[in-house]
Amino acid sequence: MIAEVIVDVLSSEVDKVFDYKIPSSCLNLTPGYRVLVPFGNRKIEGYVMSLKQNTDCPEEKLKSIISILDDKPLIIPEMIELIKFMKEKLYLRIIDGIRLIVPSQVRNKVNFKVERNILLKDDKYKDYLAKLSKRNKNIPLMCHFLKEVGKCKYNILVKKFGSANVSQLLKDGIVIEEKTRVNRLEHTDKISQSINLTKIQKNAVEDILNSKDKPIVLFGVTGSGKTEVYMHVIEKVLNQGKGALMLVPEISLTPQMVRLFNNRFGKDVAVLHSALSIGEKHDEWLRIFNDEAKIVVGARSGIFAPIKNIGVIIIDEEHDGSYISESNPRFFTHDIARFRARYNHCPLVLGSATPSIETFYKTQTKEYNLTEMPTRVNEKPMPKIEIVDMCNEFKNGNNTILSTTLLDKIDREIKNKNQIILFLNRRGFSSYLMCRECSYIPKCTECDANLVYHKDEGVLKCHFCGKKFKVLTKCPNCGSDSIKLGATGTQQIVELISKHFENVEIFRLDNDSIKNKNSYNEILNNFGKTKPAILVGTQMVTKGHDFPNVSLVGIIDADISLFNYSYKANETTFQLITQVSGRAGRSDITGEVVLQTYVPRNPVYLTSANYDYNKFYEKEINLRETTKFPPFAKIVRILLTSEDDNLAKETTHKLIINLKDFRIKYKEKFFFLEAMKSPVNKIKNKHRYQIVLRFANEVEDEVLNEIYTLLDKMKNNKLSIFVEINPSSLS
DNA sequence: AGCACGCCGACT
DNA sequence: GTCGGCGTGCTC
Repeated sequence: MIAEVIVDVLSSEVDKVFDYKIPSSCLNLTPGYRVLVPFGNRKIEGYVMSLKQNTDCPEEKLKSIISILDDKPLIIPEMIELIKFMKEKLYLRIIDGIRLIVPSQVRNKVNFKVERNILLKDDKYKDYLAKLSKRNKNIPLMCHFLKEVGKCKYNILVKKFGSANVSQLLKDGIVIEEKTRVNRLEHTDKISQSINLTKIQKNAVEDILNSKDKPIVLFGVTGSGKTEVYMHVIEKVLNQGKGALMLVPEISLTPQMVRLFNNRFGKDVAVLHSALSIGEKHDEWLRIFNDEAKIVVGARSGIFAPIKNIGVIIIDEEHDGSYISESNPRFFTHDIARFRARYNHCPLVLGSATPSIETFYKTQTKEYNLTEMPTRVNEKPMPKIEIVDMCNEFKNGNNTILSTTLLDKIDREIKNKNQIILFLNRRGFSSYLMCRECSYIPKCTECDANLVYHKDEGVLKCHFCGKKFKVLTKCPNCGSDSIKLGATGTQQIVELISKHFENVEIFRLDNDSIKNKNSYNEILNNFGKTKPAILVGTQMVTKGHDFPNVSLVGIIDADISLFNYSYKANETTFQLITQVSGRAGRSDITGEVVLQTYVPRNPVYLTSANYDYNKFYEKEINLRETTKFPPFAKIVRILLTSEDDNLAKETTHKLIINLKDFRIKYKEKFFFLEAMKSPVNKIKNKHRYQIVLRFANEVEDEVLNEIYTLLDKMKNNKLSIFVEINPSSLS
């Protein structure tokens, strides 16, 4: 027999199967096993993709597998199929697929944590104690203690009774040591029962369980009780002996969320997200791999969890941008989820209060099923959203970023001892500094980006590479000391607010205020405990938490995301407003939202202020259809980056000449082609050029294949090329 | 990606 | 003379 092996080398050159003879010591070999193979003059790891009888490889080149590295294949059959699918569809290298599926902690043999426990061997200790010198008090104490508690951790016992005594008892065979594997991540036992569902929720559960042939969109307003629906579905599936996979955006995967699932499903739950330590990830992955956990709650990459026999896959907050992997290898979680749902013949649930336009469109064309939950569980109305025209504020003499309406309401809610959330999608103190005399703006030396002023750290920071620079007091260009501040960020809001409301506690939640994953929770916990209090933050304040005392939400500059250069700008703005508004009025206090904008008549604001998703969808889908944007077209962005500016530029030129033929070949199915310097034309000293194409869905496979073959020829170790489909940003 | 082979410059 | 620079080519 011959094994087809993919070697664990991260290079396109060797990303193909190599044939190896299977020695008699490896006869039980099946696809998915990790093996050690001779490769050139070294020994490396590889993965068996398939077995076959014959090979075209000349006999003198053919070598034998050295050994099998694990007692079970690390890649389950489903994942081998998935890897093939990803290579084909997403143009991923096979080895990249393998590395997504077998996490590095497992490949690099992180060990299990072992706990040493000490327990009495039997009752012989009584005779032993009788013969013992009366001078030693600790040994009898230890024996009686162990008799009482059964067993005790080695470390604790040593601390209590001294290591010499513990060793003596071990040596004399009175106590024995027991080593047990412990999980680094603790899982509580199941403690809560499922609660009764409303009629609407019951319907949703039914619809989901009956939707095995198509993905189903669960369109439920915020507060409609989607999580409870998920948990019921998972319960049903579990009772059939199947597993469940539930994905949430990274930012919503808070301890609150984990606890909720832990309480309901106990040790059946495994958690996977980027904030886990290496050891924790290793343990959780193996618990799933060994069928000890049947439910996975995870962020994006949780979609690759090795659950067998999946009964349901849930993607919560389906519209969230974090489901698109931005770094290599790039994949879209929904694509992987659809593959796995098809393979397991199970429902795929796409849940959201604001489904992405592309997803909702598929419910209209019947490619997806749809189930709706249009009302909140507590029957409370959604918080009222008041649009404040900032142009009017300016005309009335207020040139600050906080409207009088918002300030008045903050004041009122502070007096009511309630909590307030202020959302501003811009971190730092001000977005740039500028010399008033000569309009010099400090820029990063490594990137094509303005430096952001961070007052609390006293530095200018580049938000693309993280590099820090000294703050300007004098313009290096003309010597003037008159420096103007750019657009306001979260830090400045905190400063402004604290001037207005001196005795109120203010918390800030953004990328800069969280030093580690714990501080994120700390800030939210402390905010939760304080009344009155104000929480100022970026995207992070919009999801994953539930504070009953929040009565007011202020959206300080809604226009930031609206004027983002992307065809998705409208929908992300709508989603953001709905999301953050849902933070107010979660209990019996009525919530209220103030939305500040310079374009109050914009349809996105008018529809979102009424929570009218359907109307927004109608407008947006018409716009997309007439302008030929997704879902009515595919956008492909090819990004070329290199430290060598000329190389990147010349390759872009070469590429565009080749691509121009598409216009002739595909005629009216080809809408748009443009090459340019990327809007941010340098990041970390790498020059960036991009080509953007737009074409009809029908020719997608053909066009992409041609693009990929073209790019293969231009690949170079000095030049990276990334392909992005329907990019959410062109920066 | 790694590693060997191979062909030219500046050293004890 | 040879030590070592990194260009090219191959890995079942």
